[in-house]
Amino acid sequence: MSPRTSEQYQHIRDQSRKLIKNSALVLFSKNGFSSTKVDDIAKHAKVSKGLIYNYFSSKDDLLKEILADATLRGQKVIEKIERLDLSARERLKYLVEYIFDMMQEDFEYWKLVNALSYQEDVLELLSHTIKEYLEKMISIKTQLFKEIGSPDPLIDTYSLSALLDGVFVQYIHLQDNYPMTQMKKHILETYLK
Amino acid sequence: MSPRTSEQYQHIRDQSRKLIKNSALVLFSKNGFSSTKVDDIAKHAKVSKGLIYNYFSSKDDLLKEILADATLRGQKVIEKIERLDLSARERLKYLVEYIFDMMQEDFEYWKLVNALSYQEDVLELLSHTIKEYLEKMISIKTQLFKEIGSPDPLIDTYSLSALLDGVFVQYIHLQDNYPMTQMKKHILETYLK
Amino acid sequence: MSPRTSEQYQHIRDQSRKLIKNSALVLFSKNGFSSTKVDDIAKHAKVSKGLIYNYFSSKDDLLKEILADATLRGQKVIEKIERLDLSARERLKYLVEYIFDMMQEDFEYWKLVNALSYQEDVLELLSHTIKEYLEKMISIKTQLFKEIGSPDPLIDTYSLSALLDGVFVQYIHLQDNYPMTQMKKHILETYLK
Amino acid sequence: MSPRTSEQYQHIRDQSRKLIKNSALVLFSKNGFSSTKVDDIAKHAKVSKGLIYNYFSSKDDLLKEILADATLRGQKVIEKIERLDLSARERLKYLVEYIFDMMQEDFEYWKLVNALSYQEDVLELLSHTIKEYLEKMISIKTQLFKEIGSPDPLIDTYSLSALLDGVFVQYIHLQDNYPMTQMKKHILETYLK
DNA sequence: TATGAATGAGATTTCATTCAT
DNA sequence: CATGAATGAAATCTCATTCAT
Repeated sequence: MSPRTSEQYQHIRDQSRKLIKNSALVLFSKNGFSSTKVDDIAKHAKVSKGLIYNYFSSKDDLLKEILADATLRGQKVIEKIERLDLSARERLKYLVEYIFDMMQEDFEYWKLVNALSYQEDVLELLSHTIKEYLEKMISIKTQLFKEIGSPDPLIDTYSLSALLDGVFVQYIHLQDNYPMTQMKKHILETYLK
Repeated sequence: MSPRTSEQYQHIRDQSRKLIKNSALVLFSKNGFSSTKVDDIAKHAKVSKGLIYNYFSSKDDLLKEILADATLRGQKVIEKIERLDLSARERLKYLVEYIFDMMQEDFEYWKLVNALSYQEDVLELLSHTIKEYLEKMISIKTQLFKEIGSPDPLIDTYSLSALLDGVFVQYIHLQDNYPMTQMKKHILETYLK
Repeated sequence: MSPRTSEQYQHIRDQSRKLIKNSALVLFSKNGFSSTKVDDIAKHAKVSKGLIYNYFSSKDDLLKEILADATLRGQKVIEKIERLDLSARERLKYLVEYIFDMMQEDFEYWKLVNALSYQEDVLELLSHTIKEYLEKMISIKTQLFKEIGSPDPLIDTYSLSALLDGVFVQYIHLQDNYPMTQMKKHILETYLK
Repeated sequence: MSPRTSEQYQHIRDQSRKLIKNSALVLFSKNGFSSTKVDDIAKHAKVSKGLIYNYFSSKDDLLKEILADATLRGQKVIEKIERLDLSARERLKYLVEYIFDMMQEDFEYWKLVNALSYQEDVLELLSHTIKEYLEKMISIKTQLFKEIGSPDPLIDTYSLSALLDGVFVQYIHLQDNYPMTQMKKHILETYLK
């Protein structure tokens, strides 16, 4: 066998990293961080335990990298909304729709972040970025509600946020049995009629 | 010295059990089940590690007993609502108020149950009773919405539930910074005007 | 209630000690020393754990006292045989019969001693007295075989001892299903015809 | 460096399992099951405590596997005897000789099995297979005694068995001081003249 | 790059013993 | 004399991490 080129190696590395992160994400999300053994991840990814430590310096590090990805996705939402050249009403609508899409597309991520967010000791890292993200979202929403002339923008913000959070929580538990599309429609009508 | 009476012994036992369960609840709720060490519980309860095993056969068992208590509280809510001799509107109002009260009074319990409810591997026990409880609540709410003439009782049920869940989730994160009373008022006005 | 006399106290003490030793004997013999918990003994004797420590300074001590009793019984056998004013043949016969009786009457004791005798670490105390007892028995038997004119007294001694030991071992395992009386008869006929 | 082949890994595993089982056997046999700590086994095998749990799910499991090995050896004896193309007298002789050999070669095993056989709580597993083995041996011996024309085959069986058991028991206690060869000769002469 | 056997720190659990009453 | 709740040292077991190949 001829030696592989460095591009090939890079490709293998990328694939392996991705594979491991994905397995870890699924298992962390399903069973929790502490309950998931490195062995479980290795088995799920059909990879040796040792390989995991080739790519990630520790189990904690693996979690951190996954969360960094999640954070990235969150930031993209914000950027997207802010760059949007639309009326406030349209942007609010877009935001709700976008959040619904994310709930479904990045389900594992948000489920994991959600689960972790209830544990004070798991990574201050997380709590910091999460707080930042949440505050940003609150201020964006409040601003939008102001612009569309809401009589109490803050309460509207909190209640829309609560509603969306609640929908996600219920979606986690009921998954395909949950009437997602109807709830989306209902929320859009209630807040943006 | 004659030994204590069996009532005295019973009392001591009850006290110790309670003490241990309480410490465990606080710590499980705060840091998660796996992250909480039996040692932590012992220290928090100012009791020896060994004593915990006098009263609970394992850490898992301790969790189960705490959850059994939580379940009991849930059942009480349902019973209370059903026994209520009020109009549908009044009962719905009472329900919302009751849930708000519980969120605050049994905060630790519900926070713990909430956190655990996202982990598939932690106790099918839980998932069973929780499912039962949720379904019962859904059916009660739907019935009430029907009675007060809602055009779409199911959607109203789901969205009220989502809202309440969302409020709780946000309350967990923000605690005293969260505008609970305003949210309560807002919800009552929105759904029961 | 009038205070008890010291005789009464002495009596109570003796009763309790006996009760505890008996329960311990039964359980040690049945399940082994290490596997028997002090709690088990207390329950079996229907007595509090604390009481056991009123009478015996430790679990080890309890075992020692039981073994001391067993030793006493062993010594009595030897004394009895030696004091016997009979022919060698009669004494040998008596010895065999006596051992058969003991196997059945003091079953628990010998079963316990037997079980313990295989564990090098359990009480050198035991190994010392046992060795002494065994050697004494060997020398007695050899002397008797000599007197009755055995061509090889030592081999006869060893093989009679082995036979008796073997009978006991099998009796332990089969208990009431073991043909004790027939074996006794057979042995007496074989060695003392 | 490329990883080892799966044959190499298998070999390593086999070696380690054997090493651990051997150390455990020696210590269980010498000091008893309960008195032997997993730490002791690890030290004796010059292996980490953790490795033991890589190969055996618990200390109990380790014991079970050792006993399974012992059972295997017992079965082999039976098979060997039954396949033997010899006269009854020769087979009986072979059996006795074989048992004497086993006592010495598999000393640790039989000593352990012997010690455990007196403890009701240690493994019903054992009691079952042991009973089966014993019954099989009894029936084989009885049949052989019948064939060589013994007047009372059952009593001969029981007394030969007792004698052999007794020899083993004494061999355990006296080991090299015990006149094994003479006893073997004596038994062969007594029962097979 | 990839493997999985091996380690060891730290977790859970057990149980003889103490002690207040 | 008697009780059983409480302790803590020592046992069993788990699992993230290392390492030889």
